[in-house]
Amino acid sequence: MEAASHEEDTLRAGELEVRLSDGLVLAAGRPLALSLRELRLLIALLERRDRIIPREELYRLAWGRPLRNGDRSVDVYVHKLRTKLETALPQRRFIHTHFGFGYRLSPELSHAFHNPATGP
Amino acid sequence: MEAASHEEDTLRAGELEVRLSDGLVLAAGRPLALSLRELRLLIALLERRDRIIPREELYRLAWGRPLRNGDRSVDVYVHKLRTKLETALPQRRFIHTHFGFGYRLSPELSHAFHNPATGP
DNA sequence: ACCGGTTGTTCACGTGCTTTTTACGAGTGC
DNA sequence: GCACTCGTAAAAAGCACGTGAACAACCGGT
Repeated sequence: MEAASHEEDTLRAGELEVRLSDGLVLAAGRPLALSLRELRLLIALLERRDRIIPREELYRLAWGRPLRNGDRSVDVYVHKLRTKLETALPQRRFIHTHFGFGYRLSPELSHAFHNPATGP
Repeated sequence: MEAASHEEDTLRAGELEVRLSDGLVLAAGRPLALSLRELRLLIALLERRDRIIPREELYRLAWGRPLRNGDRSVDVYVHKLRTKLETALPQRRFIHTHFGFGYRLSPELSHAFHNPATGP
């Protein structure tokens, strides 16, 4: 039951993969360059995937201190993460906003890929 | 024998599911985006499912203050909830009107899916 | 120590969503 | 028919979120 190499400390979602031991992030097999804050935020989201996480909790987990009133850092870094994830894996939407509640990470398919010919 | 994760703080009705812990709403497994008021109204209805709830009580539960005379907010938000629920789960009718008394939530099957050819 | 590039923080503005309120028409029961 | 209740759309105001950019702090290499 220990045949796997480093599977135990690896978080996955869709074709996204994060090795906690060395902090390596793979998107469909390719390395994805993230900054420290981006990585810690992504890990916080992955460890609670499919659940809504309030900003206060995300900030505590990724920054290690309580969120101050009016601080928008989480929004800014969610945006940075989204940009990189969308560039690396355009077919997925990972981070979902729950208005008034917080964010949720789930590897859902982008409902793009509509037929653009018969637009409105 | 209590291996389940967070089943205890989850309200269900038909294929509808509300996790009280994080406020996530699932309709047939898919996340359903609700606003804060919509969620609190839905929870109030679910906690008294199959019973008729007067507007005054629904307002107190979802808004946290007494209903003022002439306020139609409950009706407006019941309509918003109905719209979203019907979009997500067309085969069910959840919120039922009891004229002069209030609303009741029960996951009944829509007797739609009639043959539309022989309409009245 | 200097320089260039990267990262983290904060601010500002626009946009869209939420909530409240009003209005009017349709439905219901007497 | 009449009075009341409910469904629904929409205007108006407020607020949360998305986003770009400026600035400072940090870091490695020379």
